[in-house]
Amino acid sequence: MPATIRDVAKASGVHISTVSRTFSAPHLVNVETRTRVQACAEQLGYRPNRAARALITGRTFNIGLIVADIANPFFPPLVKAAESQARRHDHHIFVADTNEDAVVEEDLVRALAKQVDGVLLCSPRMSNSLIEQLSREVPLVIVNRQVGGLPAVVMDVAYGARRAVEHLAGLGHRRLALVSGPRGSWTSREIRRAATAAARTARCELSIVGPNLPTEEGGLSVAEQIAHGPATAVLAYNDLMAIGLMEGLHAAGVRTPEDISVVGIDDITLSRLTRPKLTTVAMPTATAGRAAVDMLLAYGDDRRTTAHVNLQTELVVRDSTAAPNPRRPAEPGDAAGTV
Amino acid sequence: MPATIRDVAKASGVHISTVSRTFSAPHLVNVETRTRVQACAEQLGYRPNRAARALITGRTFNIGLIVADIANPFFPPLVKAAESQARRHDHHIFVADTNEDAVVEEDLVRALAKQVDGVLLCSPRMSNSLIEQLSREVPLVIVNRQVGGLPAVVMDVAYGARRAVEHLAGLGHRRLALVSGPRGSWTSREIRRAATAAARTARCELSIVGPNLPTEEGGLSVAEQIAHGPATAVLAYNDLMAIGLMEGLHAAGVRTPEDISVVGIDDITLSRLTRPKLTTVAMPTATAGRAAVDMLLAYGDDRRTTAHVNLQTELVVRDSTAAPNPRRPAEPGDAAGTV
DNA sequence: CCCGAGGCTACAAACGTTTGCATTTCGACG
DNA sequence: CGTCGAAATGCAAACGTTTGTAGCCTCGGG
Repeated sequence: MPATIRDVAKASGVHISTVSRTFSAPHLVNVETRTRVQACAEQLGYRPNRAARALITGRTFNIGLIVADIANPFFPPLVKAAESQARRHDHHIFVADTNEDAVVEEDLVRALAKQVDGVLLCSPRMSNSLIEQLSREVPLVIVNRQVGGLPAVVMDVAYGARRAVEHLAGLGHRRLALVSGPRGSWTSREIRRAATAAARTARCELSIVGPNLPTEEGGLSVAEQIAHGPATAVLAYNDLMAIGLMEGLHAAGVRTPEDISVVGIDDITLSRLTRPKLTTVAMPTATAGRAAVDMLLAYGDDRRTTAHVNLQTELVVRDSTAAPNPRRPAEPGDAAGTV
Repeated sequence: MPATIRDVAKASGVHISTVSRTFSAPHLVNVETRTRVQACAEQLGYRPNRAARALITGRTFNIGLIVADIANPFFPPLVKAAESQARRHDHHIFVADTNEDAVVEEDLVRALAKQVDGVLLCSPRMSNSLIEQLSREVPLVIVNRQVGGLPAVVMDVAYGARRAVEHLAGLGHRRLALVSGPRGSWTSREIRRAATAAARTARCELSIVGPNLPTEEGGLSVAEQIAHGPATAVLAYNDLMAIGLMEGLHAAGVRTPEDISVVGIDDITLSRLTRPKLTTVAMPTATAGRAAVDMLLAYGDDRRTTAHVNLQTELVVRDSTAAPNPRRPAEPGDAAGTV
C-alpha cells in the first residue's frame, strides 16, 4: 500500500535507480529529471524504506540506548538530549531498560546490534570483559563508566564526591557516612574511592553503608541505621537515595540539616523542590547524552577515534547541609561551645 | 562479519530455507536436523536479521512510542511499562520526544511508520483529523485522548478532577482556581469540563488560569496571580505545576495548605516527597503503558478491534489540602489564630 | 568528419530473509 | 508390486533498496 521506489519510477517514467539517486546522490541526476521525480515522490507520499536501505548499505540510522532504569529521574534528561541530538542527525533511538540487570543488558545489546549503527550503554552493570567483547560486535559508547580504551563519556563524579566531603569537613563534620549504590556500579566505586581519599585528607572518619538499591527505598532503608549511628553528615550515591534517607530520618525524628547533613549526587530536578532543598553534586546529564550520540556518529568517520569525554561536575550547596549539631554526636548531656 | 543464515546453512549442510524454518516453523523440520542446525547457529552466534525479515514479512517487531516530553516525570513510568511489556513479546521500542510540538509529532509518526508495527501516541497535540489520517498509514493507539473510534487507552481524569473538586468543596472551599495545561491538550479540556461541572454542582466559583506550560515553571509563573487572587484552593493540570505553584506561593509568603490548598494530578513519585506532601489524582500510567502495547499487538489478530480501555483514577489525599483559612481572603495585616 | 569525453540513465546484482511450490524419500496400504 | 500420501528438504522468487558497470547521446576539438 505505501508507495515504493518502483511506484515513483513508474510515475515519473524513469528507472528506479534514477529515483534512488535523486535522493541519495542528487548531483548525478539531471536537474530537470530530478525535479520531476521529486514531484512524483512528493505526490505519492513516498518515503524510502529504511529497513531495505539498511540491508544493502549496512547503515540503519538507528541508535540503541540502554539504561538501567528509565524511571530513575537521573536518566530522562539524558535520554531526551540523546534523542534530540540523534534526530538532528536523522537518527532514531531505541530505548531499553535493563532493570539494573546485567544479563538483560547483554541480551539487549545483542538483540539490538543488527538494527542499530551503535549502542549507548549507560551506567552498565556488566563485567568489563563482556563489554569489551560486545564492543567487537557493535559500536559501543559507554556512559558513566570507563572500560579499557572504549569510547566513553564520563562525568567526573570523583571530583564531585571530593568536593562534597570537603564541604562537609569545612562545616565542621568529622564523622561521615557514605550510603553507597548498587553492586557493580562503576560510579559507586568511583565515589567511594574519592570520598575515602578526601575523608582521609580532611581527617574525617568515613563509614560505608551498602550496597543499596539506588532508589528512594534504598535510602529509606538505611535511615534507621544512620539515625542511630555516629555520623553527623551523609553523602548518598544519588539524590533519590538522599531524599529517601531524609524522609526516613524525618520519620525517625531526626532533622535535616540541624541534626544530620545530607548530600546527594545527580542534581535531579526534584532536588530543588524538596524541603529542605538538597545539597548535591550536579551532573551534566543532558550534555552527556548529546556527547555520547556525537561520539557514536563520529565512529564511522575516522575509524577508532576512541575518544574520551570527561565532563565537569559541580557541588551545589543548598539547604540540607549545615554545621554539625554539637549535642547530637556524643552522649546526651555535654554541651558544646560555639562551632 | 556477523553470521548470516547462509553461514549456518553451510555449517550444518542444509539449505538456507531449512535454517529459516528451524526458527520460524520448527515443526516443519526433522528433529534431528533441527538440533544440528540449532547447534551450528548457537556456535556461530547467529541471530536472524530483523530488517531483512521485516522486508519480506512486513512485520518489524518494533513499536514507536511518541511522547510530548520524556523529561516530564509523568511519562517515564509509562515508557518503562510499555518497554517492558513490549519486550515480553519480543518487540523493541523507539522512543521519540516531540517537545509538545504538533508538527514534530506528525513528522515522527511518518518517519517511524515504515520501521514499526504500530505507534503509541501519548497525549498527542495534533488535530483529530490529522490523527485519523495518520491512523490510515500506520496502526495507531492513542493514549490519553479520545479521537473518533480509534483504539485508545484513556485514564478517567474527569472523574479524578471531579473528586478533587468535591474534596475541596467538602473542606469548605468556595472559591477555586484551575491552573490549566497546554493548549491542544485533550486532558486539559477534560479536566476543565469536569471541574467546571463539579464546581457548579458544589456551588463553588471556579476561575480558570491558563493555558500554561505543563511544567514546574508553568506553575511557578502563575503563583503571583494566585497569591493575590481570591481563590482559597487550586487544582493544577499536573503535579509538576502544582509543585511549582507551591514553591511560588511559598516564596510569596503564602503557606500551603494553611492559606491555600493545592491539588495536583498524576501522582508522580515526586509528589510523595515534597513537603507538604501533595494531594493529587493518581493516574495509572504503568497500567496504561502496558495496556497500550497489548492493544497494539492485538491489532493484527482480529482486524479492527478498535478497543477502548478506560482506566480508573483515584484521589489521593495528602497534606497539601486543608480547610480554608478564614482570615485569608480579607485584607492583610490580621494575624491568624490557630489553624 | 571522427574521436573521445562527459553527462545522464538503464541494467542487474546484491543485502538476508521468508515462503509457495517442486522434489525426494519412505512407509503403508490395497 | 504399484500407488498414494505425508514428511522433509531444496529451489527460487520476492521484499525495497543501493551501486558498479555499461550504454547512449551530445558536444567540442582536431
